[in-house]
Amino acid sequence: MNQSKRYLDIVKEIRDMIRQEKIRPGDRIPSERELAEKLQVGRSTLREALRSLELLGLIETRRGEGTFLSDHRNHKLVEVLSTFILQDNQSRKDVWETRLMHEISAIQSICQNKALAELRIWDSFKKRLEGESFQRADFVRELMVLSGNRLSLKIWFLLHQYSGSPYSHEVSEDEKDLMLPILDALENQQEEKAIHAFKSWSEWIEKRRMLNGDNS
Amino acid sequence: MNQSKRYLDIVKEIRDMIRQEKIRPGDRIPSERELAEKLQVGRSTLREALRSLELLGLIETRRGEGTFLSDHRNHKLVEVLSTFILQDNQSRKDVWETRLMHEISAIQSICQNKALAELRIWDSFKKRLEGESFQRADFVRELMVLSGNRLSLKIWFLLHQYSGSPYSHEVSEDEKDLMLPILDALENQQEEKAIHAFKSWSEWIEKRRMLNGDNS
DNA sequence: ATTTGAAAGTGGTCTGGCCACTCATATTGT
DNA sequence: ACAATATGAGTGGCCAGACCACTTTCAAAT
Repeated sequence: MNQSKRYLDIVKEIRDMIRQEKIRPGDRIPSERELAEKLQVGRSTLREALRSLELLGLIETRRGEGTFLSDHRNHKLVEVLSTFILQDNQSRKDVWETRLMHEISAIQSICQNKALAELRIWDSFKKRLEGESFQRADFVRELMVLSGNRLSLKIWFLLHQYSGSPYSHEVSEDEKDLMLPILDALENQQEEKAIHAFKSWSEWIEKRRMLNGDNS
Repeated sequence: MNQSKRYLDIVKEIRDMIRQEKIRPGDRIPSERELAEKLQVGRSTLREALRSLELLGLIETRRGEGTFLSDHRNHKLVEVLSTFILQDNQSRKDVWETRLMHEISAIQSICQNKALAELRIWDSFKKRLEGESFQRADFVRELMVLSGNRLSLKIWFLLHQYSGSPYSHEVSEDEKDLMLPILDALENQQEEKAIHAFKSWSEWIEKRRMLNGDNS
């Protein structure tokens, strides 16, 4: 009945064991030799299960130290899948649009978060904008973080990396004029305005990129 | 330099080999013993790589026959990951929100596509809604396709699979009342209305899922 | 008290073997 | 001649045991 695929059973057993013994992310799980003994399987078979879990990012192994349950809040979902998703020559446009989608969604989320509005964090952004070292990517990433959706943040980060990085440069003076309205709108929780300003900024960047040269 | 993690290299090499030799889904790939010989690694190490790929649903092994490149529609990945990860409520919420984000973005895109509006495809949707076999997931998937962003479609598909599948059931009669407004709004390119109706529908589904039992 | 180094424990890899299964082929029985 | 059967080669599934490289620990030497 349960013919073959022993390593799949092992995956399950390991999962159950982790639950029962209340192993928390970061904790060590028993050594390969112990597990093999406990589950009555050969070490190589056990390793097949472990390597699979590792590729999924569920566990983490360090030679000489042991095997650890990784923090699945940082699920590797995206990394693993991105190799499949992004492998074919997906049009640049899709990546750009999708990234923008995540960014705008983050802005919406931020505007609707009342607790966030009371923190008055936007002033500090404005100050940093005045200062010298302020990268576009940093600004947007912080927005993504503020949105509170970690999965969206991860996807965004990948798309950001993938799409070259027209984002990773210092902001120019012209650009600051485009960014200030975004901060103003965010400060006052004006969702529509913030999105509009953000789109303007994004399109401005995209246009400039097209002019400068399309480094793939 | 590239210390340890040999099996990861193997994963890569296998993937490259598959590309170069133009192996198509369903085709057989060389036997474990052949591959081990070719890549100059032990068979057990090679197997660790293969099992990982299998758990990802990229290959399929049949004892006595061989190893085959799989139709990567069957991501076991999703089941495994979800059993490990979805216990975390924050993750659950993130997945749900992100999925909804992609869906709404697709609706926006559809509403803004004038060429699409002239095709009068929505009547056929309504007819199918009257018919017997109409699954929620099919409906949403077609929306994603219509949006034209293939990357977003792929991400959506994964999130959809990942989030269990409260979506993969027949629509009830009650539900049709919630869906019709969506179709009406889409037909008339009423973006705001369509989004609002879609959100109502989605929240209805989510509520019902919470009531029925939160199968982890 | 500090440094050193040996031992124990860990994951990483390989070898070689046996088993269970599939399939094509050869053999056998009719 | 045909059909049923047996055989053998090839495959994945699994295991035991052996090294290696690395980390940690702790006792011994300084």
